[in-house]
Amino acid sequence: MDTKPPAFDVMSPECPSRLILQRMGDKWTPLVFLALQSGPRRFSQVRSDIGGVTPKVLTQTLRALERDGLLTRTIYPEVPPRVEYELTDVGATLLGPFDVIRDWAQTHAAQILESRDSFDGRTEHR
Amino acid sequence: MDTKPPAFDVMSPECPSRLILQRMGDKWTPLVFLALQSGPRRFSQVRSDIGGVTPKVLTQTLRALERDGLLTRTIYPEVPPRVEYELTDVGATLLGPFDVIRDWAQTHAAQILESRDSFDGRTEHR
DNA sequence: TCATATGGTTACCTCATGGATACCAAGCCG
DNA sequence: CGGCTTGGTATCCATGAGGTAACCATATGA
Repeated sequence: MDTKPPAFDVMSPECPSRLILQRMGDKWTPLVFLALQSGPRRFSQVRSDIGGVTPKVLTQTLRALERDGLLTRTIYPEVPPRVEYELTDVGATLLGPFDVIRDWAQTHAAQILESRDSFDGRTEHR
Repeated sequence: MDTKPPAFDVMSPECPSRLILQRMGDKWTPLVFLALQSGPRRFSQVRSDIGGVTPKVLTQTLRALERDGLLTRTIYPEVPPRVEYELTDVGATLLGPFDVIRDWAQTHAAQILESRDSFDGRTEHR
């Protein structure tokens, strides 16, 4: 059995949608996508775009996204070296889902924050 | 359109969209939503729907979602006690974004898995 | 009296992850 | 020679997420 197309078992930890969700939910992934959405950027550009990310963690994030084919890493063998990261076509299609989340958040953020305050108030004197 | 609400600073760790993404990317949140999408369920029902989740972690997940106003927790003071969880209206609106992710995953899962295999092959002999 | 059922809580442990810091390689240039 | 650049690694450590197992409160009913 080589391919078992759709019909995901969403209850399984193997389900691709879980994989995607966890990628998107990663602390730095959305910021990398944001930094790259307008075109290729160099490592240190992305790093300063984002701010607060250590090189190790940024490398980890970029490698994971490269591995999944969501961005490309191009080394220009110059001196000093230049490395550019760029969203692939597949990676770019994830910008849509990101927008959906952003829209949802924009619409409901106030309710959620209010709910948190209210909940904390209620649970203090339990 | 007429209102330009907060205009989120997406680069900030405080940005609500980050908060939402991390909720959705949580290991058990999607499964809880799936379990509750057709109506209220009891604690032990959700637990066995999901499978593999320990009561502690399920409680943590449910509390976090309750705190954010995405679901309600109703205690029926019977003996033995009965507790039902149900998506709120706000919570139900998140099913849409979840579908978007699921659709994206369904469309691109094969490419991603293939990219992973290929990448692993290439990096083995570095 | 004691088991049973529900819906948890609590203490404890482990291991992966994130982060801070320091360091490196290559080559040009002064 | 030695310093400058970029794009990372190497190393260590603290944190915390998540899991295991034990326990609890309550009332019913055998």
